[in-house]
Amino acid sequence: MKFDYDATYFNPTDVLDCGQIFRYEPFQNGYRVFSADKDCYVYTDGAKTVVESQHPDYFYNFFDLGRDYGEIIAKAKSFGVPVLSRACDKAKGLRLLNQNREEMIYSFIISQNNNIPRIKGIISRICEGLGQKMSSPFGDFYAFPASAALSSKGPEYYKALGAGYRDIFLSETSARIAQEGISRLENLGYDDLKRELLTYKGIGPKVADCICLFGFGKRDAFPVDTWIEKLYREDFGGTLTDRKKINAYFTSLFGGFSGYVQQYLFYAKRANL
DNA sequence: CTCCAGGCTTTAG
DNA sequence: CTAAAGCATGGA
Repeated sequence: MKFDYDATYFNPTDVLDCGQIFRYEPFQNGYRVFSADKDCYVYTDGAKTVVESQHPDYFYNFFDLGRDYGEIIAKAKSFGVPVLSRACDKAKGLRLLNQNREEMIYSFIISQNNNIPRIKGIISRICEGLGQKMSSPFGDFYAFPASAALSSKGPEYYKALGAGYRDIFLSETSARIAQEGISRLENLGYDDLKRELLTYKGIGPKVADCICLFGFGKRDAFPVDTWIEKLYREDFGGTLTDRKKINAYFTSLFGGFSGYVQQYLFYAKRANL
């Protein structure tokens, strides 16, 4: 099954290349995208971006297609921040993804003090090693492993896959979630959710914000990483060095649009747009 | 060789 | 409470 959407506000490259997802690959005329145990094929054909999948409803929500990003961009520009307005113009086709929660937890634990190509490699090897083998019209692939499967391995397993010192975080946090689930995290507001996430091994403020934003749809989260810190200094003339304070600066500025703004800024800065 | 990457935990003050 | 050391890995 397939459906399409105005390509102006849905550009697969913008959406996938902005650091919010680590499982996708070039495929035919576009990309193959993986989330949990599902996959889709997304490509742009003229004025439309097309999504083909066995799970259309899942990916409609995944790509946040119920939301009008023309309005989001208009709102972002209304803040009157030049660097942000330029970022919006260059990345009109960017959207925030609604991703699998547990996949976000492990993926962003791996992301800490790491670079995107290596993060992708580590996650890919974890899926091959522990994920269920799936088949789809686009070929076989491996699902992101359930917490039970992840918890079946100790730190040495993750170290052997190149996870480095994050090995213990993966084994400990997967053991905890395999045991108690994540129902305790559902239906919480941003502040409560972030506080809860900080109690897991390997989850600090930045990783928690990414999980809130990409896994739980908390648009008031504003992750501060090295790129945002650089942008804060170079493009906002900031002088603070404490990331907690930089986070507070941005969230008080952008409120409920913090998450969108952060993605436009992060993407533009990293891509040197 | 050093520096850096979507930082966190632990320890010291 | 804040500040800094230590941490695996691989690419530039």
